[in-house]
Amino acid sequence: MKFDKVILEEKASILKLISHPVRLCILRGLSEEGEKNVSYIQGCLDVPQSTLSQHLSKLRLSGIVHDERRGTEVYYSLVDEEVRRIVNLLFKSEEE
Amino acid sequence: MKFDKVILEEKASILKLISHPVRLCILRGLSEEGEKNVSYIQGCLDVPQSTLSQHLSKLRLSGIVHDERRGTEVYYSLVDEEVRRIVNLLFKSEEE
DNA sequence: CAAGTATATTTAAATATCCTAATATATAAA
DNA sequence: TTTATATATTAGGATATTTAAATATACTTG
Repeated sequence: MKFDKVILEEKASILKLISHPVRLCILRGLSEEGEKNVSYIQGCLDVPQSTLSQHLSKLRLSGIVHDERRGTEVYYSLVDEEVRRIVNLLFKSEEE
Repeated sequence: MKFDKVILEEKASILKLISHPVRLCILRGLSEEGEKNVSYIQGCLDVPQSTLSQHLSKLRLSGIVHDERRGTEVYYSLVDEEVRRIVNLLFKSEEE
């Protein structure tokens, strides 16, 4: 295959994007409970606002999440279905 | 939860370990075709021997793969079932 | 044991990631 | 239009990851 390298790099870069505890926590929340605004997410996370915003920015720029402003708040939702499947695999129906 | 942070860190570190094109390629091969020795893997990969060995070492030290020496060769196999599921999710039954 | 093959480890440099503090922007309300 | 609230961006240093080259180890065979 000639495209194989590209595919491997794409898949790896998706995994890399989600392989951070804060981003994983964001994604798990969005997958389980649907869209949330930044303040709500921040309430669960105990990281500085700027740090959180940078993580959200990374997810947004890569197209994993979608953002929508409503007034002064910005709501995020998970739109990448492959990422959703990975996150669910990690956190749902595991040894309970 | 008090353990939640730890769990998030564990899951993130698993993802981090597999989020590299070379390691992903190794894992995909081991998942699809079972155990393989280093030379065989190297034949698929076009990376220097030392680089490959370092990636294998990372996977081995984290317990994702198991290694077994037979004579001068070392055979690797995928033993982490959660990782296997993620790899399969990424590469099997995707839009064909 | 000498030489060859297969694989692992060490080291150093290049690059990427992460975090914090400071600053900027957008909207709402007074 | 000033002030407050919510969120984003920039700049930087600290830390981690990746790679290649060189060297080391383990096993096999003559």
